[in-house]
Amino acid sequence: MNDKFLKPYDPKTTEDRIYALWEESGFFNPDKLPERNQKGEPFSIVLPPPNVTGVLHMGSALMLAIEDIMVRYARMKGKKTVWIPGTDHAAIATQAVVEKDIQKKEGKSRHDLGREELLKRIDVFAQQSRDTIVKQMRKMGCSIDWSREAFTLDEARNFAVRTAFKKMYDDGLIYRGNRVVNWDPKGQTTISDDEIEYETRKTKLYTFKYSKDIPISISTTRPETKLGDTAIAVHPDDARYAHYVGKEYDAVFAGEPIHLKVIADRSVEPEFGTGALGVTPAHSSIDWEMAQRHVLPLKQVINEYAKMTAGSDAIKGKKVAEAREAVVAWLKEQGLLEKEEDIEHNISIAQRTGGVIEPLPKLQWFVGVNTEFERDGKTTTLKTLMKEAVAGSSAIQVIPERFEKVYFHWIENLRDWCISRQIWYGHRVPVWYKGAELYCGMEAPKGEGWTQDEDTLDTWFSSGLWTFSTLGWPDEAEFKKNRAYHPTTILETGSDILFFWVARMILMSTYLLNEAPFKTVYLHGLVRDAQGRKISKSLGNNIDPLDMIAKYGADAVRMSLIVGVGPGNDSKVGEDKIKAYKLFANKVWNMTRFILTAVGEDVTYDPTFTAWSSADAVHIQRLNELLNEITKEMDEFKFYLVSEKLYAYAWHEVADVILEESKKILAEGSPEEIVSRKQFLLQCLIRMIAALHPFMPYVTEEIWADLPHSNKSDKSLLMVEKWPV
RNA sequence: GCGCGGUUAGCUCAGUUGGUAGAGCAUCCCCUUGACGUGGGGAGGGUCACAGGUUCGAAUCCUGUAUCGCGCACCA
Repeated sequence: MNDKFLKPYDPKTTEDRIYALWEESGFFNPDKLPERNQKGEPFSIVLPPPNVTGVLHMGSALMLAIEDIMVRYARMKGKKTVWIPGTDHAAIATQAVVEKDIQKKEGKSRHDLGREELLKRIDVFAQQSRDTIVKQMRKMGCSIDWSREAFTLDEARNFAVRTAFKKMYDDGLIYRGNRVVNWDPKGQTTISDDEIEYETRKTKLYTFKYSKDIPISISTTRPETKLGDTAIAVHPDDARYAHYVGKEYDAVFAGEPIHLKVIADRSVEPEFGTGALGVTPAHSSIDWEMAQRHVLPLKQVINEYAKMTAGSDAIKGKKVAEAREAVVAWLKEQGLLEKEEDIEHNISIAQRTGGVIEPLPKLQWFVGVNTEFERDGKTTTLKTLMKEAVAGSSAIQVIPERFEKVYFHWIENLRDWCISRQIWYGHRVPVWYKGAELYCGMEAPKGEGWTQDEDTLDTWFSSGLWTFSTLGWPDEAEFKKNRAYHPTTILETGSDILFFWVARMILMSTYLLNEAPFKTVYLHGLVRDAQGRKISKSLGNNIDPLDMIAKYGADAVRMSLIVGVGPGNDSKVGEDKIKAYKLFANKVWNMTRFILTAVGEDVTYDPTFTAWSSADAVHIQRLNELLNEITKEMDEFKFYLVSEKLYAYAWHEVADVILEESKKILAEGSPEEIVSRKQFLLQCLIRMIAALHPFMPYVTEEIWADLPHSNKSDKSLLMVEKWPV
């Protein structure tokens, strides 16, 4: 027996060495896998590219653990397995981080630096961040094919983005339109509907008349926007106001001349407030839609800095919050204010910057999700394609299934996707202008005087292409080589990015490739702290996976994240739990020591042994049953059950019962019983270690090196051994 | 408002197709220092949120209620 077993298992001196062995073997790369896998069916998975803004947190550790389990299991099952890594440029998030840093350290804004210099700085940051993330993923033991690493903003992915954009533009699915969009005054950019978070706050609902001459009272939480009103809307069946419909009024409201037309619209709720509302087409998307229906003029009174551009001197140039007070003061002074009530109200916040969203009319690029087009001889829309990909029998399977409902619900409410951003870091919109001319193409058009659109694309536009842009698309030769890997076998990611990413991948893939991006989606939940609180900077309750790995080993961290944590469910992790699995790794280590010692060097392992004693016949049957059971559960992605069962089997059946019983048999049993027991102990250990490998790759690989197994050779690694069914 | 999920031992959670309630941690007792930077054996502790229903039988299926969390919508 190797002397290493005389000491307790030490992940620190083991893990990096083992990882190096794996990498040297080349087995992370599907093309370098053994013969058996070359002939196996393909298994492919893309890594949800971590944002280059950050470092690894427990959530990413969970993701990596689940995915590595899937990948290692597939490899052991003999599949031609590839796991493709990469990072996400995370446009707004990254630019915001770097800008903030430069502002803090140098007191300079992005405009002081200029586009080119800022991009250079971000690239440096992104590269460093990428290196950190990659290092962390190695520490976790990820068996990922580094030779295929991609970046959502590299050359190849930019080519994919331009190709996708142009095709969608040519097909009329991407259009430029002037609409009220979500403007983030803090980030100085538009954002999509999904990048908004809502916060309930107490606010005041004011009821007032625009002037003494206008008979209808309206209610609003934002009096300052009323300077931009161009209509008063009432419900068509509301008898109180029927006789006003069609009438027009002029007034000077807080120093601003306004012209209002009374319209009837079914979207007005007669029960709310006075049953009449002021229509502000420029600063509310609902009102914008109403204005479209009634052909109302649009009047912008708030600018990109959330400051007023109209009104009296007390108002013009002021921030909206101050302007609100000024308008209310004016209303009181004029005796127009009728009521002031406290209400709870949702305000829209930009997810990345925390800025309060200001709806503004802007000329932006959109993906038309309801735009009809021809596909396979039928008229369809992107929305329909997205729906069909998950409905239907041959469709994408979502685990847990309940998220399908959430997905469909989201699609029902989906509006056109605003994809242009007024930031510099990202894929530039591949459109050029010359006067009134517009050109969309892969490269700048020939001739003088063309300038490229200043905007960049939503980061999710490029991540939407991820399953196939990482496989070479749209380069035909390159993509052909990898064609067997798409649709990818499975997508594993956090349930929180179902809409952002999963849905967008389905959109892009079904549209551009006419096939689903993956066959199965496995969603994991949020990792919380030991008390069940969300991990957040302000709480300071972040547990750094790297610290935990240093202390307890990657195997322990992986197990602690996996055991008992079903798909889609939030989980709690604390140091105690991690520690418990470090003890388990050591337990397995010691069981190995005991078995190897008890069996002795002179016994040859015989995998075909069948002359079991009556006691061992029971044990071997149980082992077979267990392995069959967990294999089925592995195929059903029930890793939380398998890990728990293996833990319980190893510790409480093998160690507590079988090993204790063996002491007596080996000392006092008949020769037949002793031979049988020794063969059983070896077989049990070998198969148990193999089954544990996807979960605890390091300790099992380290033990494997000293086990008597069938194809013993220097290159024999557990990671490519057969799954022990 | 609509939808989704949770509610099981002090804590964290399992409970696969309905068949006498489980694990880990914690607590208490006993044993163990020749596999185990300890380990083993045992004990206490739950009207499975509540109320109905289906069934020979319900933690499990159905209906409703409460409560917590989340998503979406509304947000004048």
